Amino acid sequence: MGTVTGSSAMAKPELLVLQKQVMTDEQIETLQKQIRAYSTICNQLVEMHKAMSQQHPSSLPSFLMGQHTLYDLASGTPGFRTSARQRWTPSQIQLQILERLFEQGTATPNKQRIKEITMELSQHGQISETNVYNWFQNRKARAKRKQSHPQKEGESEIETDDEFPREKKFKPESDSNPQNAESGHSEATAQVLQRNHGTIQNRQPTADLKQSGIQDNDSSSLLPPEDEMKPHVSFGRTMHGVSVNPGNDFIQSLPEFKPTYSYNKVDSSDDAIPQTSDVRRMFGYNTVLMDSHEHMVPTNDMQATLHPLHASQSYPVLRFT
Amino acid sequence: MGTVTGSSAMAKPELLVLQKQVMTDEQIETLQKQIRAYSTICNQLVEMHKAMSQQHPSSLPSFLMGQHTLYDLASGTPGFRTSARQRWTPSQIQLQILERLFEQGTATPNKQRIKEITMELSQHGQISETNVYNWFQNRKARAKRKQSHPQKEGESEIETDDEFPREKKFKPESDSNPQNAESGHSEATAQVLQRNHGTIQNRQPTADLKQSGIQDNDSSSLLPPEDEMKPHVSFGRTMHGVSVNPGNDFIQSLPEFKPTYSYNKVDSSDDAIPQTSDVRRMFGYNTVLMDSHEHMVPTNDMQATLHPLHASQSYPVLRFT
DNA sequence: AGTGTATGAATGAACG
DNA sequence: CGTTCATTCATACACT
Repeated sequence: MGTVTGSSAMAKPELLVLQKQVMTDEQIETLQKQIRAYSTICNQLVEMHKAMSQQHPSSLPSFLMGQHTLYDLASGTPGFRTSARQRWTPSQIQLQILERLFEQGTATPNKQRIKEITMELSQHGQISETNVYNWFQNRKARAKRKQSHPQKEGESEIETDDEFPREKKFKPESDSNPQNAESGHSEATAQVLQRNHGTIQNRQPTADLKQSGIQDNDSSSLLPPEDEMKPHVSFGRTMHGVSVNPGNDFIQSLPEFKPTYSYNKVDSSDDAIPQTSDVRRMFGYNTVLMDSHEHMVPTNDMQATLHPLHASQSYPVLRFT
Repeated sequence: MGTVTGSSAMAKPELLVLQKQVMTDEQIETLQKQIRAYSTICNQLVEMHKAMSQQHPSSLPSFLMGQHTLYDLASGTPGFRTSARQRWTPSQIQLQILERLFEQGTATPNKQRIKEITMELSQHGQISETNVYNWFQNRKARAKRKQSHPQKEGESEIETDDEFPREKKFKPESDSNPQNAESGHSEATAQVLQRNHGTIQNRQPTADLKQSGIQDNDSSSLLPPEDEMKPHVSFGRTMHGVSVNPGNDFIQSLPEFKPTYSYNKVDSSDDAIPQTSDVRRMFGYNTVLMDSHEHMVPTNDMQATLHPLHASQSYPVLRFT
């Protein structure tokens, strides 16, 4: 169906307020959808956020690590836990063999050797070359550290035989320096919100949000506290008309997104925002931006736009449901 | 959220439910506010999230993270300094940018290029040229090694054989060729699909993306941390009919996808595949799976399905262009 | 159920 | 450049 009927032609919220202030079923439904979409996005962001604050920002793969909870977004599907990655655990036999090899001096096997070892060990359980590689790497590193740092434990030597002593290692204890934000940006809002950061750690941010009035889907009360929300965002939003493809029921249209400047570095050549944008992060997954030609704004694998957006343009945000 | 017509905060439902579905100005305004509020919340969450990912995970006034550079002010405070030496940790944004550059073919940037990149990245956090240099070196080296070793780990088999060895059920795979010494895995199909590592070096991804089919999903260089650890499932791909939304011109329909079981860990309760699936990896970005209700299969931030798929169902694959 | 620890894996930096 | 080291992350498990 027509996708977004007329990009900007949609014009203001007036659409909602036709001359007679009447809303048709369709329009109401559209609005509901839109709200629902937002609700979902909020939830998703929350999940994402939760996941992020629970582990290190640096480890991206973490995505489905958070584990916690059953996602329950729109899909009412009772959450199965999304099983996250499991790590390889050597079997006793494998361990013994590895230890023996290590003792024998096979400190750092070369590629070929690793292949052989892997081959051998695969007979005793699932294993990969990488596992073997890592094992030796770790084994060596830890043996070394242990020796140099003989904590109270009078660790004598490395192994003595096929026995692998439970080595005691103490963790230097990382200094978890809290924030020291230094958000090199101009986002004021971020700062404010960040205060929660510390406490969110082991909490259900969801709850917080819910208090704000955000309920998901079925919730019957849908009015979040409007007034206390003050947008400090650097990205200007424009709430244009709703314009949903009437015929397509798995695409929802969200307000348009109009990027505006706020970064320090201005590439005077044009009005392009110097950085690319992470669509997913901004609007949730399953969303895409469209350009003036009604084409999807190309994004990379991480859903970051491949090219900077232009401040002078508006980008309809679509969401697939 | 039925709501609008429901007994929500909305004043009198009756008003809305008149046979003509009329909304008063107030109501409309209320709705708009609500939407706006959601929008704001989303934005704030986004900002918050963004800010978080920017901080250095492990702390320390990041300003002296710049690595062995001029920032030796540290020496200014002799006694202390302990071992505060920290290694650079790219922020999410930086990482994305780096990955993108890498993808685009910037394999080994020359000095000048590194300077530029560093400049650019410095907007998103502390960084030095050395960091950039190292990053590319490592990235390349690892990408290379990766392709050489078929690291297909993933199984953890606890299989401690000290006790009654928990019979590990190596369920014979469905249809792949049963003989696979090295790749004792079944996800053959998935492998094939992602095994496209084309090393797209030196290209204009811009154009590519728009035209490319699924195959632009290289496996070796994307998804930073997303190395292996495949799901324990095998994916059989079936070419069913195509169907779906003829009217929409920015959605392409691809063959259906039918997940099938592989081995171990079967939650007997149903036919759900125990693990979630990474849609992006399987079919490329900008693709989604639909369920039997024509709804998008929900995925998380990394586009991994939130819930296990069901072996008994087929999932139409859609792609946005 | 939390809490600590051993250890597999990831990755920045350095070495030859 | 290919390897190796060092450090950190995240998780499986044991303990209590």
